[in-house]
Amino acid sequence: MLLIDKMSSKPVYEQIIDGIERNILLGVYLPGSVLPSLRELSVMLSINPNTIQKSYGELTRRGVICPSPGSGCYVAYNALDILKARAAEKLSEIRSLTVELRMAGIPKGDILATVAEVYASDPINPNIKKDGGNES
Amino acid sequence: MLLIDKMSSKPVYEQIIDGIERNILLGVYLPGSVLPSLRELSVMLSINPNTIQKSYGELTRRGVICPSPGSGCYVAYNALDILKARAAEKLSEIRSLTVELRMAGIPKGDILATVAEVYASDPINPNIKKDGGNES
DNA sequence: AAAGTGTACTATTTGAAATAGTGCAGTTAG
DNA sequence: CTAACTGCACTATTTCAAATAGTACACTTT
Repeated sequence: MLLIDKMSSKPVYEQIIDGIERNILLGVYLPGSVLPSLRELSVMLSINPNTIQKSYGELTRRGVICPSPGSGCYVAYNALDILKARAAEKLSEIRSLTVELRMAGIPKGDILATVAEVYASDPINPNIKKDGGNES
Repeated sequence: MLLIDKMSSKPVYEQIIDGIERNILLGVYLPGSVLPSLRELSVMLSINPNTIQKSYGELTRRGVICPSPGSGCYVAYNALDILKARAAEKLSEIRSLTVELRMAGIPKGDILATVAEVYASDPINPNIKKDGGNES
């Protein structure tokens, strides 16, 4: 289920967005399936319905979910494609961080090793290292 | 000089911190040299002195600058070491982003290429590509 | 018809960020 | 010494995003 940390510096509505997108990527929420209703999720997370609505509204704007007034909110059939496209844009964030690290004199190998380590770890629990993995 | 975007979502006091730390890393502000005074910088940037004070206070807490009441604020002699150590911690941010990208199915090669590209670019102006560079 | 759904409002509260202003202790230059 | 500068510590106020609270409406499902 979604874990919300009300003490986090990240706004609650963003945590909800991240959590739902993450569950979609992980296959917990399948395209075409229905999401918890606003009021339902509101009770489950003990969060004001309007906050959930704000998250659902943003997810709708992104095309990740398709609301059907009177019926519910459904995971868009192309949600995976949209999320993957958005993820690809995060390469620019990695670029910015890399620029900072290089400016501070961090060796390129340190970053490459970090990236490789993530891709070599277990897909579900990144703490478990895999013995020997293939490329990509 | 420091460029401040008051319309940015990033707080002004953080922009000042980033700008000063950047200038130290670039060698614009040398260790042991004096920084602009609170009121001086306040006038230069058209920003309230208290906002500058907040930035200087955080930089002091980080050990990057050493205030000498009555005299001025000086760049710490070990400022470079501190900044490099902090930069190394940003590897965890790259790790988090990498986890997201892998979850979305982005190939490892895409990230490695992005990192390599940054390290191959010009140190001052990252838009200019270098012809052939060595490792590290 | 009743219950549940998304949606659209307005009002209020809370907290961070920023501004504004004053005063104090220490250092420096004249 | 003194005047001007420095960092520093306050308090008060403003501004804005985030979140809460509550209501109402149109639509779909059962």
